[in-house]
Amino acid sequence: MKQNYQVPAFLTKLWTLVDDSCTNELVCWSEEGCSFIVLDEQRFSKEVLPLYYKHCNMTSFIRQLNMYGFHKVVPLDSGLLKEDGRGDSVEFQHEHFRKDQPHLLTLIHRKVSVSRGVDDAGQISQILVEISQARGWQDSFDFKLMALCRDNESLWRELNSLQQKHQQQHRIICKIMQFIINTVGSKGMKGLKRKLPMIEISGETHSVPKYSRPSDSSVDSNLPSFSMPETPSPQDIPSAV
Amino acid sequence: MKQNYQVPAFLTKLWTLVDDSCTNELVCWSEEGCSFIVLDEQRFSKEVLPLYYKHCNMTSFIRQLNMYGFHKVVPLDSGLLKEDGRGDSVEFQHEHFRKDQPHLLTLIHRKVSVSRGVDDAGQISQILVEISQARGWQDSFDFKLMALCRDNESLWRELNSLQQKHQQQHRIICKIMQFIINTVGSKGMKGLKRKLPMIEISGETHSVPKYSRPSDSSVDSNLPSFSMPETPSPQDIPSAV
DNA sequence: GGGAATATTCCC
DNA sequence: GGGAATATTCCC
Repeated sequence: MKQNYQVPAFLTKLWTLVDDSCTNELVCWSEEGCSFIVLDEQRFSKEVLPLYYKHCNMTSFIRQLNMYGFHKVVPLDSGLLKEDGRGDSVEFQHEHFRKDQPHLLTLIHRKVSVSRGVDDAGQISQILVEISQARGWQDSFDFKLMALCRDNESLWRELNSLQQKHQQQHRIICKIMQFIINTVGSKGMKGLKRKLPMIEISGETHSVPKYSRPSDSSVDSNLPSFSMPETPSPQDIPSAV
Repeated sequence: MKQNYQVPAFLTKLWTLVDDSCTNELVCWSEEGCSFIVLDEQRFSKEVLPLYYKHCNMTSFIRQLNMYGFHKVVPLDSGLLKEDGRGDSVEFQHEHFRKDQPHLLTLIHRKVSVSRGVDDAGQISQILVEISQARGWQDSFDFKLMALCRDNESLWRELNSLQQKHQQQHRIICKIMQFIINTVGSKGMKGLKRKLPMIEISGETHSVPKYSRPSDSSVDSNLPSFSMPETPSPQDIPSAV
């Protein structure tokens, strides 16, 4: 038995068996035609089901109903014993399962197992895309970081070189001072002698730079503390007017 | 019909139907008992299959055989017309499907759809592992980057400080020069005057630092070019002994 | 021979 | 009511 459209066999068979007036005492439409009622589960499962499906189990039938989104209709007087002889009946309903409107069956869709199936493939491929993107960012990041490291490396070298030049210059200034004090001062320049002592001359205490780069301790931020000898301010030198 | 062990219904039914001597003219064991032969596909599918399964299609039967890892036995004289009346026969074999040894059935396992199910879980968990690793790398990266940034910051500060000290030193040297030339030179120190000209005196041309921090041009490695005024070496200065 | 959708069973 | 394994169908 084949179905014409995209409607699964279960649905067309269901509509057919509910609509079949020959089995109305076992299964039928509700009064409004918006649901169907199985009047006698026992006889229905043994006599009707095997005519349409490959089994005669009410549970398997209900499993399929749930797979297609049908719901059991809970009567208002549930829990009470019925007196109309329909105590064994169950009613099922689906928005698009209607008497006289079999074309609505195309709107009923079987549930796909949510955790697997089509959904997974999409999710996984999306995750893979995102991971690959992240790896790209990481790489460009790596590149920038390495560039920054090289930059820093050069900066430290320049700073070190400058530092040494500064030390040297300081020593020279000290020697000049010494020279002026010793040579010029001894020739009788009293005024100059008074003004120079505040210039620090002990340049040799700085011959070993207090600052040297930490021996490549990766990228820690233990910065060496500079303590450059203070050079006298220009005001300490006699104006050369 | 229930199976006792963990053996799927398909396998126990298969072994039973092959072993059943009542249907030997339609299906039977091979001579060695290591495979089974369907002698008449047409009659087998219509008469035997529905006795055990919910269908009478040879293709569905073969689909299940494949799902359990059975393989068609290709006879050596395949392609030739048979004369023993077995032209319609097919033979299937599985390592653990043997006559007189139904206990081996427990070793036969149904294939799980490779692209889904168990496999997916593995892929997903591997992806999660990779993501977690990446996050770890990123974190250590972040840490290093921040350290480097602090390091760099300090470098700039030190460099700036050194620069200022250098400027100041330079101004002092200029003043000393001026002082020597104006004061000492006018008092007749000819010898000194001859040795000093190589020292640059135009200190004011350096009042605006040639070097200044590039305005946060991210992380490029365009290092600023230092051009400090060269200071004369100590040998150029008369010893102050 | 096997992928994938639907169907049936089993189990929580 | 629904997850998951197995079974059946459909299709390549």
